Amino acid sequence: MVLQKRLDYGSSGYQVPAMPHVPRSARGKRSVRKKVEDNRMCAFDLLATVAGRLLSERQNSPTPCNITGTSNPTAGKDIIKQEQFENEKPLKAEAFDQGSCDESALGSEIVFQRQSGYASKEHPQIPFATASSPASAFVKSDNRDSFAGESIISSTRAKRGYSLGTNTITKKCGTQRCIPGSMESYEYEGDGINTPRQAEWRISGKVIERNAPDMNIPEDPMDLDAKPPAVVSSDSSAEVPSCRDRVPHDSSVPKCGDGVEFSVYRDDDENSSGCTYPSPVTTHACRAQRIGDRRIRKLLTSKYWKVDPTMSKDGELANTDVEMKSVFHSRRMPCTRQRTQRSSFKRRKLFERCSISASDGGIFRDGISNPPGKGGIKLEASDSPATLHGANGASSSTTGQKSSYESGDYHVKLSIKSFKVPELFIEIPENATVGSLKRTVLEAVTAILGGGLRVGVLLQGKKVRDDCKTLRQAGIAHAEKLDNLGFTLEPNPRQAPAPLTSSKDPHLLHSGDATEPLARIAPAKPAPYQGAYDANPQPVLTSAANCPESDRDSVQSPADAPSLDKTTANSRALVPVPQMNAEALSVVPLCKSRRSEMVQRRIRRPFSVAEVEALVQAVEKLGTGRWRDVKLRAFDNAKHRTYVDLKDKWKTLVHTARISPQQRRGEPVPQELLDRVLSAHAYWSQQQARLQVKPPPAQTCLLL
DNA sequence: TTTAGGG
DNA sequence: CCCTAAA
Repeated sequence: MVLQKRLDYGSSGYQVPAMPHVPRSARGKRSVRKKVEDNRMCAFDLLATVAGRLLSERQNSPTPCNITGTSNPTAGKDIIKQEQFENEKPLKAEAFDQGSCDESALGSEIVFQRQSGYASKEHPQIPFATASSPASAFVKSDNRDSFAGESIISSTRAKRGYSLGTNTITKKCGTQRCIPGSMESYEYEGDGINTPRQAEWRISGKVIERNAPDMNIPEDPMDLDAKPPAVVSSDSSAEVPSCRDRVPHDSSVPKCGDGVEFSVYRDDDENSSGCTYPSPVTTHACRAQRIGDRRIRKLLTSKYWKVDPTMSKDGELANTDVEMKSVFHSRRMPCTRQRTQRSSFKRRKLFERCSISASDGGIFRDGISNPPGKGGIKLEASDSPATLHGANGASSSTTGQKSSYESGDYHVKLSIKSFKVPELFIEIPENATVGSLKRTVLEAVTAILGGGLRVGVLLQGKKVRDDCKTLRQAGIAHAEKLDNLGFTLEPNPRQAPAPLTSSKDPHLLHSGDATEPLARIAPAKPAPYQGAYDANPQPVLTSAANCPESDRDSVQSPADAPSLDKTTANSRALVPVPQMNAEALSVVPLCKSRRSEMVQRRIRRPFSVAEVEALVQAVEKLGTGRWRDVKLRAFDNAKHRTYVDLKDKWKTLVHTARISPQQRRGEPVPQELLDRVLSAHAYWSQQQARLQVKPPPAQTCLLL
């Protein structure tokens, strides 16, 4: 239980990476939305963040090492929410972004492993029920002291009733911004580590054959299971001393790194509590989100999707990184209006064999960060199929920080062997092409990683390179072979995301074209990154947990929506899933799928008689043409009803009232109401006409 | 952001 | 419900 608790990053910190959908009508703050646009995430980010988090967790924990073990794969609670943070200093951000996310530097690999256990037992027909598989992380330290943490990257619902990141909340700590995991504090270490190495991600996936799953899945009971953590193991069980003990509490050091902003996407909508889905990553990833701000949508579509000429025809989309519109449901627009949830992770590259070190400043709790260079976390990936595993040398080290700093050996090394990503459900026609399969998988994966990757398909260990083959032709169509089906995540050299290519960063230029092959940059010292680091000498981040946590709490508000509304919202929360899922996943024609992902149509929510009544009443009072007022007056709590909706409804009501009852469809509206509609409509039309006609007559009179 | 209208 | 031009 302790494990569970400690691993429960839930809504507090890690957030699921940007999703390829942008919610519409989300009424988030502009600032938030803006952030959304810039969000990028890559495995690197996550790795680093997780590492930071783990360390942080460990330090906060009285029993740092008790994380070892295996956790229930379905423990959806252990969710790594993608941390969102953004650098307010453009230049710095740029550098950072470029440095870590450079396309060429990316080399993570995701291996999909067929795992049969998770979903099937409890919900054989509901594969999604197990959507969350563990993403465990191993933290291994050179110093014997180690700890391991496990978390789950999952898009499944958080236990606490959060929908993952439906909304964005920027949390500021005073004037300083916080970065969870203190990405910016990471620095590369020398010897053997300064070369970015592969960070390996393992995705356990199960290929579920045909038949769309029933999306109406109850919360996965398995979430409650307290299975031991699967992968987490540590090299040593030695307990690591809490870093904070060794870290000088310098009051001058801000709790949150300067210039670092930590934003967490979260649902700030009305308290609908449970608009979360147990759906798999894929579902989330592919489900379109809506955003209230159309500009965003436009921006997304045009700026990223449409503009992307580099997109390879086989679908190695670059787009993914772009608009990962989150799939999470917004509370405000209960389950139908989803908000953009882009990772605020700047899109960074995954490095092949990525080794990075992070300054310890980012991981100490209480927001106390150390000056750069004092310590670091080194992330290094290994080939072994473990989970994120790492050791914490620095933390455990009793060496004084000062000496460490000077000697430079005060490092925490995190070795991330693999990440497990929630189970992905993929449904794809037998005659679909391998390329489309790749794209489908990619879309799901991209949702997690933030893009910049392409997916490779392995069949019985061999790469299937021909994207034009059908699955049948490739031999992927048969169940028995599915066991041997694997997917890999590869850097996608073909295209660097627009944001990345724009290089104002000298480092980047120095390194070469961002679109260049990995080899060019990977081996080199991550200059961009370094640059970013340099640019931000101030202590960075820290209380990754604190900020979000508090934020979360503060944001939660009691339900104020009418029960009716809530009920419908909740009950419908799950409705869209199946469609979306199917739609998003059965991507054969790329364009089509993309479109569907992008512009997700809101779920249809017929007006109830009660709503109609309220509408009629309001209109009778306010008249037509004042839809905003009508909205405020009668539907203020119905977040999913926009004034446009009300206007539309009125329009249809008028129409309905004019047609014969036989022609009417849907829930019958009492004739009495319809009569009122007609009379009100007539009245206000007349009023409107009067107002319009009045002036002219007056003028004519004058003229005459 | 709202309104108004066509789709 | 969506999309948009206009205001």
